[in-house]
Amino acid sequence: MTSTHIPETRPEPGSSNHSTSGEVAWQRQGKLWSNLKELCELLRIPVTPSVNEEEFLFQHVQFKTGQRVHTIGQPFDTLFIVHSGFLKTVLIDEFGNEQVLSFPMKGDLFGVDGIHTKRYASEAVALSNCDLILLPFKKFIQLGRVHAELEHAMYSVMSRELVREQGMVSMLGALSAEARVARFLVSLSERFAEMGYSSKLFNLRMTRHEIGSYLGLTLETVSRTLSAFNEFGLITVDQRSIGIKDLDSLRTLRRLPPSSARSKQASKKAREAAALGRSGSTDSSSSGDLQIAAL
Amino acid sequence: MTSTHIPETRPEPGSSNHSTSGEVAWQRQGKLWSNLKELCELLRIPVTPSVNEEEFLFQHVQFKTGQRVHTIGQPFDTLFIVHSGFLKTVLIDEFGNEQVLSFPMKGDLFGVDGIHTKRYASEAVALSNCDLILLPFKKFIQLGRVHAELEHAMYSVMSRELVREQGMVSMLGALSAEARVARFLVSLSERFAEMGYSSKLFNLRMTRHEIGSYLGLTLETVSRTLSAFNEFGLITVDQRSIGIKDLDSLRTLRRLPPSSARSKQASKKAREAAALGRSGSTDSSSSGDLQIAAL
DNA sequence: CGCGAGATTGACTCGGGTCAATAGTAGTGG
DNA sequence: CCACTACTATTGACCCGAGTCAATCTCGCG
Repeated sequence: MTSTHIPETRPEPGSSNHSTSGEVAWQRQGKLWSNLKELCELLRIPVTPSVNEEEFLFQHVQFKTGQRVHTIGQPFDTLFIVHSGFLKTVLIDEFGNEQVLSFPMKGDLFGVDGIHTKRYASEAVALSNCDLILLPFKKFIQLGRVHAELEHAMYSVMSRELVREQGMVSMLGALSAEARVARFLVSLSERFAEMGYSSKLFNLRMTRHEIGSYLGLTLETVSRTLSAFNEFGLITVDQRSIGIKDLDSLRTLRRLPPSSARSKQASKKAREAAALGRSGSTDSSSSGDLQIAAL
Repeated sequence: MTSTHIPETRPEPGSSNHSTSGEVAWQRQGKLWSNLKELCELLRIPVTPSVNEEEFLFQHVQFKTGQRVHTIGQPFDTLFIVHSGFLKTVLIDEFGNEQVLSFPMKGDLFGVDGIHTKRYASEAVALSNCDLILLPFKKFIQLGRVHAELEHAMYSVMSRELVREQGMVSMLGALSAEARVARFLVSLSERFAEMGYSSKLFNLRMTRHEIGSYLGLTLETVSRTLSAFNEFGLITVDQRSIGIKDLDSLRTLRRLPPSSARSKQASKKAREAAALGRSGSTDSSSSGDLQIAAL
């Protein structure tokens, strides 16, 4: 992949560069440097009191919508922390199909997958204008030797990421399409809340296709599922704008009752009633006490 | 049968220890120790020349088939490295269903998911008698401060694990049942080769149910797929015993990528070309090509 | 204002999950 | 040694969830 037609990769932050080609120059609306303390707060790890020193400053870099932060195979040397904006990280398979791995947003760290092979294993693309903090790996290692807590924090963040991916694996391996979309909405909602935005009404920064790729579904299924949630009053949808109406149901949802669309036969209509939520089913192997939504 | 030439994990030297599943008791009858060098070799990371010192010794612990190494929620304090034997790590969802996350074997590190929350996020169970090396996290941290390479190695191993999980996510999100099983067999084969065992004939250490859980499939589908591979001459199956007959085909076996992402023509062309990638290698004596994967 | 990317919906298909019956295997104890 | 039990694996029948194909519809943007 390594598309050659994409001119910009990492912009030169120090210079007020003018864009080549038709690109507009970097906007410097945001701050350019962060100290260690800000960095820790952003990562949601215990702040180290002793390191208020201004000696360590971390450079910011801005990316515009659609720009690549790094590509697959590119030599690894720095980690990135999202200060503002939204991105996606993707894997590209042998046929050029994208597989979305994550949607980094404020406070998230990415680029970690490059440590092992010294080359980034994934590609990061800005879904909106972004302000990122550069964390040169070498520099970070040195820092870790001075401030032990930092080192530990790094382990912690990587461990957190590992756990997150475990959750993804679990979700992809076990949940229905509806449950995946529901969880996705819930986690987005929580994320927005953490960032100080509304958890009840927000705009998706990604396309249906990207959501589907992330959740292991097709864009059509994502779209249909959102529409179904809308019909059931769980959410409101209008293109990219999502309104959360029933967070609890979304949280516990496993399967939706069949739509009133097809009245094939009344064989199993017992599911009319709230087949949402509900917990307590013991084990899937045990024969079916219910195939009602609850599972 | 044919358990013959498959190296068994070290037999327990006449221990009468009876394991009741569910307990987290480690027995230490064959107390062995490894030094740092052995440990690095095991983890497949560059050996640090300067640390031949015998000062740092790491304890071994034996677990018998079925025993739990750690459980979910248990306070975290040590990492584990597999010296011999086979295990599984599982997540347990809110309904008690198991989700297999990995099958650690020789040279693998696990327990890392406990770092972040200070409690293990998964459960590790021995699938055979195992010999594990304990790596107390505190001790490791201290070591890292003395030997910088170690610290870097740790980042590397964690990064490797992260990349592995990315691969899992990608697989679960995009590949067909057949492709998943095929990949699983290939990676097992490679793993056995690395460990010095036969890559062509080996015994599965896990049940169909566990394989299915790992791959996001049901045990029936796993069984059926193995039978299908057998019929096509790709492998031989007899219960737990697997013989690899056509590694190349297994490697390239795939099925339509669900997301017709990217260029429409590219994917269209892909499905024509890429079906079963039988490279005219050795043996393939069997008649014409089957069209398994064909789209 | 038209163009193209994204989103929505419908109709059809089928991969793989579910249920169920059967058989091979291992461990236990008489 | 065999009987008894529990677990694991294999197969078949059935069918539903979600992928595929395709026809609009909407919206933002040059």
